[in-house]
Amino acid sequence: MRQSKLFGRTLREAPAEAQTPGHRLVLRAAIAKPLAAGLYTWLPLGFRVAKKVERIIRQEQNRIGAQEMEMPVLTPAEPWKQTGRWDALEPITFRTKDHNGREFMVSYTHEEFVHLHAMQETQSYKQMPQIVYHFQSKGRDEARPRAGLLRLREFVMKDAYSFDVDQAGLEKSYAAEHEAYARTFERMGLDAISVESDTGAMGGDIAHEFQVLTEVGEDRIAICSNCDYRANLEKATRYIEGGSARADGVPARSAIATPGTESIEALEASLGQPGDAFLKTLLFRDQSRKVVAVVLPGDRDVNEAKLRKALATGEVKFASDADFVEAGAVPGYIGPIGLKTRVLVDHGVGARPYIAGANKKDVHFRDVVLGRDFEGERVDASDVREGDLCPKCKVGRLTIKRGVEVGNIFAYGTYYSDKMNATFVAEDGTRRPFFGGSYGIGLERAVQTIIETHHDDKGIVWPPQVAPYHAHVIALPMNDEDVRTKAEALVAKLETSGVEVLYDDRDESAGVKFADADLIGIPLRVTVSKRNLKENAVELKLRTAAESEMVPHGSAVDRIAEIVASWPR
RNA sequence: CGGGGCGUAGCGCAGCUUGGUAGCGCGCAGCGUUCGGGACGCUGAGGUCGAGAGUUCAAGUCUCUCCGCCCCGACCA
Repeated sequence: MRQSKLFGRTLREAPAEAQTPGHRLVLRAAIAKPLAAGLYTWLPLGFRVAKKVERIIRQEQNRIGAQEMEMPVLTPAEPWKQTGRWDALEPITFRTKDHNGREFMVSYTHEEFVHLHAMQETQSYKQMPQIVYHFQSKGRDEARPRAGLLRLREFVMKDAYSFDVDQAGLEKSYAAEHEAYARTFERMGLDAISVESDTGAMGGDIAHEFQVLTEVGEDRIAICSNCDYRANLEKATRYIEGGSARADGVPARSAIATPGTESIEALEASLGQPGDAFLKTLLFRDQSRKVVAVVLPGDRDVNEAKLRKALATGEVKFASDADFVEAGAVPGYIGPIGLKTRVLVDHGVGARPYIAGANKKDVHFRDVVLGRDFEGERVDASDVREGDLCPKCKVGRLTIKRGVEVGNIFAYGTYYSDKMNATFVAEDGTRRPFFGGSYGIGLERAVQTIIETHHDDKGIVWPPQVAPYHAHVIALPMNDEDVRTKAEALVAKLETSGVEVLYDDRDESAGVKFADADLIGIPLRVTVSKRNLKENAVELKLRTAAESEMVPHGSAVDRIAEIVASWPR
């Protein structure tokens, strides 16, 4: 490919909108360009990368026996309504109608439709297990697209779906996908770790996310310093030391005057006690508008994802003033004693005396003890934080890092087949629901994450397996007849021997060409110049290397082909 | 959705406070010189100043409304 004809120009300065290093490079190196918020066009260089990433994913899916197919982007409303997701997904999906008024959704995922197909194509237990997958555009009207290709409103997802006869079969398929994912990310140069994740509104038990740890990530991951425990903060728990504290012999609770102290911080200051000496009580409303109180240690924050799960609701909101009145609570002085609502008590609240609001203005109680002074359902509804004890090994400390979710796998079991009555004939002749799982990888996000984690201050440093080209041939200067002839002959020979070449045939200065080569980040730079040809040599330089290698002009093709062949594919 | 910031040439920005000929750098086109780390000279093209309404003799600049883009948070397989 002649660079003078390349559709896509490099930029010396990045557009102001680009904030993360990777986003700036996507724009500067002509990988992709925005059309609107969260809607990007792949330029030719980026498209080649996308196709290579896609190829790796495809090979690893095929390796575990998954079969590629393709379902439409536009999907009819009925199956969505059947599973309840037509309404649930309303805020974040694109919809349209045809000329007869029939409703469609730009697909968010394809569980509903792959189940419809499975019912038709897979009628007997003899045909299972099955895994099918496709690469297809997904539409999500994200409130906040960000960081270039990291969070888009339209993107290509590889989504795979497994169908098994029972839970044991599902777990096998799940394990196969888990291994395929580990290989897939490793092959594309992503250092992804598998973490436990929340299963969200879809229920189900087993779910993992593949996270790449980087500062640009949107998720927060708790990681044990000692064992292999890793979990998304939405799901992470902690080990709580118990037993030592005793509530026996605690004097009866007594009121203390606390005028004007309406926050834990204010109480800490005026009473000289640490945050965990207090109980924090928060009022929420769930989706069905029921008010619920959550009692936490004063130094902990509520974790909304866990709270939603505990309440089995899709949404929680902070309660209104009217809710406070109804609950018999006073803002700023709320406590668990005497509340006229359902009360949840976080598992971090121990068997010891606390200071808590008295539900009376300017008054708190001291020596409030769970089980004696108030009761509540025990739940885990608080955030973990740095330094908490690992729930698995109980000795390691948790650290929290940011991560990008490049893929996830999810065993949802019969969630969809139950709602859709999707069944097969089992060995005993009865009809049984499919046990399913879904497995997704976001293509654009994977590319963006590769760039975020593979660059230096000069530009992208592509892992060879996904680089847009293998070699970047630079002719210098372009107006030298001998240089041009030899460079073009070299390019032609390389291409015949299967090396993918970007040929910088532009009449630009050496500085511009080298700077662009560093920016675009093709793994091997090949310089054919007047200076080198005087020595009858060609210069080879790996993007990752500081030093270059001079090879005789006559053996350049073989040497380059040898280097390229040594790279992982 | 809450909070904040920004919209002036393809990109980066100044001009707005105090209304009066729309500018700079990069890039782009032509010619010439140069040719191993973002060269130089000359010439040139390129603007509904995000949109609409208003105030004014006069609006990039002041007022109002709307739109777009970015960041933090919330939300989101």
